[in-house]
Amino acid sequence: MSSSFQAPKGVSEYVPPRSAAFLAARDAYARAVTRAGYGYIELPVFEDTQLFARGVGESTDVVTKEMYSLTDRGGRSLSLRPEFTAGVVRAVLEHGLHKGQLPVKLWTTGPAFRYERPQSGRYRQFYQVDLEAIGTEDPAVDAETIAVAFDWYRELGLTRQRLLLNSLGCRECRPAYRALLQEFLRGLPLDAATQARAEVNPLRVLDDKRPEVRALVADAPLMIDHLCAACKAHHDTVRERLADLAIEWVDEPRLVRGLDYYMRTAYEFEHPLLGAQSGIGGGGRYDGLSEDIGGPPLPGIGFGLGLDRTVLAMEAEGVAATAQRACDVYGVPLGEAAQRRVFTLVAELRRAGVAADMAYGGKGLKGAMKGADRSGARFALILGERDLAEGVAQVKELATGEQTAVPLDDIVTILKGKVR
RNA sequence: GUGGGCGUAGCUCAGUUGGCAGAGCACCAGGUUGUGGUCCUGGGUGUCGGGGGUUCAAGUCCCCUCGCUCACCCCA
Repeated sequence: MSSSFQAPKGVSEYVPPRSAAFLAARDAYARAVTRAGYGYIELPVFEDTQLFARGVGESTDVVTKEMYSLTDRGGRSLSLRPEFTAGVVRAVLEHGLHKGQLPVKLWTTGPAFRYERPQSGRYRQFYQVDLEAIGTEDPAVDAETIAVAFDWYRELGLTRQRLLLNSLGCRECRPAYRALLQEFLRGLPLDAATQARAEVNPLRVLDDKRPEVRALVADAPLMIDHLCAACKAHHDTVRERLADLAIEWVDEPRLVRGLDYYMRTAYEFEHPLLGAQSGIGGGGRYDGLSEDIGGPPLPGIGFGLGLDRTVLAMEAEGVAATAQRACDVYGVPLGEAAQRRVFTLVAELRRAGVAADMAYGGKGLKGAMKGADRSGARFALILGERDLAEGVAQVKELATGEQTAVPLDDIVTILKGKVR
């Protein structure tokens, strides 16, 4: 052990060279959503605990046992965000964004927190990229969110992800179906925990991954067969729009998302190379969420995609970006006076738009040249007392070994021309 | 929350029936007091995760604990 401290249990951290893929993925996401007309929103990492309780749902595992909650010095109960959507909707309402043109299209990214047992691809602090389109029921927007996610995956070089699609019904048709399902489940020999879940949130029982439970619910009634006319029309249009974009999906009538606010469209992106935590992202429609948290009726659709899992998927597919040292020129000073001159030359090169670095720590020539080599720079800028006296520096092209003396006053101009 | 596997150098790992902590890579220095990659020489850089116990002696055996990991559950 190298220090008496370790990172808290279960957090994800990225250090070079792996961090390059993380950053590349996040940058690519910003480009993809910006192209699609989504504006950036920066949110607090913690919110009033009640926002999540009422938004995400009192009965969900996320709220009942996975939140990092604390009481601040003012006696307020705050919780680290376990997901993004509730906070985005809260901010939209608070700033009145929904009073302008609709839909309000927003994106954000950052860490979220859930107290769970860590596992491959599952962390207590994990990262998501998020997208929300608020203020329209238009099913084309449902399809747009999926298309944006796919464009991002494609830009990252991922090819193996699958889209699972379902409709969870709405306030009109779900209650009747829910009662029907509940009745069915009560007749099954389920274990106590599952039986309890059947009472609180029967749809989630359908999503159980245990084979014995799967077998029991094989003949359960499905929401998709009990959608009201409006929900069915909505769902059909979403599917039609996806087909228009040549986006492939798998109808998964048992797909149920773990957060209470989802209604109508629900979807999940799955990657086959990730083991148990194969869901790399998920989203859906949350037309009742605004009202749940005390706002006006305001439909919405959005997703959260796991950055950690996306990076794992990139690594699994062998398309993860590797750290690239963006260095054009590397300064190699010999002696104190030269070090001082190289230090300013490097700064001037940077100001001129040339990526530059130099050897620090009074390294010998050999060590400094080694640093030049490892930096990936095209040119080494070598300066010793002898050069200094002559008013020149040695510019060495590292690939060829070719070296020329260049007047100090021309260094920046000449190197700027060479690296272009 | 429940179960399985694993913790030895920066990394990947070896370490016999308990007997002086090792290898490869990486790193540092030198060969060359002004020239990198290749090569040669030298250097181990360590709380064997932590604590306790057994023993003449523990990396090795026992207990506890922390962490990592895989699966259940849940989900990103």
